[in-house]
Amino acid sequence: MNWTDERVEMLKKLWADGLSASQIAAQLGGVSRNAVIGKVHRLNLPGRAKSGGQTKVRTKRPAPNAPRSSAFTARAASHSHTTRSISRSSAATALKADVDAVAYQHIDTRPAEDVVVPISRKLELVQLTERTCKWPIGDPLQEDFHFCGNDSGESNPYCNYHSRLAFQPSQDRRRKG
DNA sequence: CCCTGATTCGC
DNA sequence: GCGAATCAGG
Repeated sequence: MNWTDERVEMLKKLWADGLSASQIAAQLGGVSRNAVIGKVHRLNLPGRAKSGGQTKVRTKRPAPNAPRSSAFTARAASHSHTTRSISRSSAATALKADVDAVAYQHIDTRPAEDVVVPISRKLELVQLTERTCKWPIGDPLQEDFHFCGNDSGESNPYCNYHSRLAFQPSQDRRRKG
């Protein structure tokens, strides 16, 4: 798989939307998350801001364990803080911020109508694990749908279902016929 | 252990 | 330029 203009554009879009590298890799298909991250850096796209993220890499790292060679070249790491405003039209925002904000507001108020469906949680099969939600492979309104198992009412960022709206007891939302 | 992004460097 | 291996951290 090579980086066509189309794929690069998709990468840029998804990255700017705040999708994780693995999510983007799955969306694009045929590439690993490492490939995505590597490409992001090569494109000089802004890295993830520290907030909410997890990285805190030093300016340089002392060459892992000299896994390949003892030579090491310093590489400037430019970090720019990205200020993203909460936008309802952003799928990523729906995934990240809205999980913290909007989703909780919907615990037992309005249904999903007002909630943006995050394309970002359309996981590919390879990404589904014990920990990830399997919806929408199943129908959330049916008995046989698969979800993350969280019925505590808390939204779960790893869950296709819970990441877009708070869980409601099945008897309350069970579809009629 | 799950995940995240960052970095290095052989190819 | 690409991305696996690796690191560092939540």
